[in-house]
Amino acid sequence: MPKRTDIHRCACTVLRQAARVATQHFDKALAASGLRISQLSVLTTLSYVGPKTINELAEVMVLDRTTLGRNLRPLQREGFIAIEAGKDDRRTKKLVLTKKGSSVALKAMDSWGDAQTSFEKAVGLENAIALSKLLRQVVKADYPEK
Amino acid sequence: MPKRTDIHRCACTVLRQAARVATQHFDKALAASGLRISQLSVLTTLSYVGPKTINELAEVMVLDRTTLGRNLRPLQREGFIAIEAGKDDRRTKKLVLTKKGSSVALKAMDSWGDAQTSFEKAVGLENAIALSKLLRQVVKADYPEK
DNA sequence: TTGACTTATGCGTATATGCACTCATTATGC
DNA sequence: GCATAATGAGTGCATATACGCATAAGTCAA
Repeated sequence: MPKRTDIHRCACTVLRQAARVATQHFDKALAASGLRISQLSVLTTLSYVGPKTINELAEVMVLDRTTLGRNLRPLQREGFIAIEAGKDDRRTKKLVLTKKGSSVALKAMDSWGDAQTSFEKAVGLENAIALSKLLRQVVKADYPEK
Repeated sequence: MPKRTDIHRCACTVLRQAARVATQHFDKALAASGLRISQLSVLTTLSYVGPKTINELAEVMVLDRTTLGRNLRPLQREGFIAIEAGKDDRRTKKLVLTKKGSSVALKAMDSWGDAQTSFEKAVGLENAIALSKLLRQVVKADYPEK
């Protein structure tokens, strides 16, 4: 079965495994806040970049726009974000962080800090720093179409 | 909003982003084979470790057992794996790679090799090697419960 | 102005992910 | 042997992910 090397060296599979492990670690730490890391990242990114359309925010977050669109649902339902119709362009929808959303995210950041610190402890601070750098390269790299 | 440092340095978020990017890269390369990287990893792991129960395979793959259970459905439907009742312990279900599954996986490995090579090219071979090593540490690390 | 093209978003479908709870079966203690 | 505990797997629920298609709205040229 193995060919080139075997799939245990698959960059993608180990990336997915690590993402699962990290997600569970962070989600557990965030549980009390009622937010998942995936949701907290939406709120904090929105806070950082300011009101944006779905397409714009999806681009920033390196996320498919249809995925982001659906991920917004729980956040809107809980009143953490508001979705306003675009003024100039009526096709667009402006995503705005509400006061409630800002407050919840701020509280969650305490737990996030704990999770980040314990992550850095678990894998080693130097390793965590090197890892983040490499991961940003993976995100930014160009993958030619065949 | 930002607290400790800001969430743009969140180890988990960048991990998830990179996993998404890599998954799309590999899934595109594998499209012709009809398999996704998530599915190919099940088949190759099963091929490597031999017949296993759901719990056992889930453990090896660092995947929740209920997730694996559901992920098996398409593979079973397509006849790539067979699920046999356990002989000794009737609670268990042995997962077996079929000839068809083995054949499909073997073909897909060509495309996987292309994807892996182009990934290594995109991020740099040295970086890819260092990254895999770090990711394995993330997977294996111990994350104490608070 | 109107027709053609582009763009922003939604929806249908399918898979991926994991928690809480349940059921069936096995193991254990007495 | 039997009551109880432990274990393997399934289900319900909710969220995450992205592709293809559809729709609405803006842009631009003739």
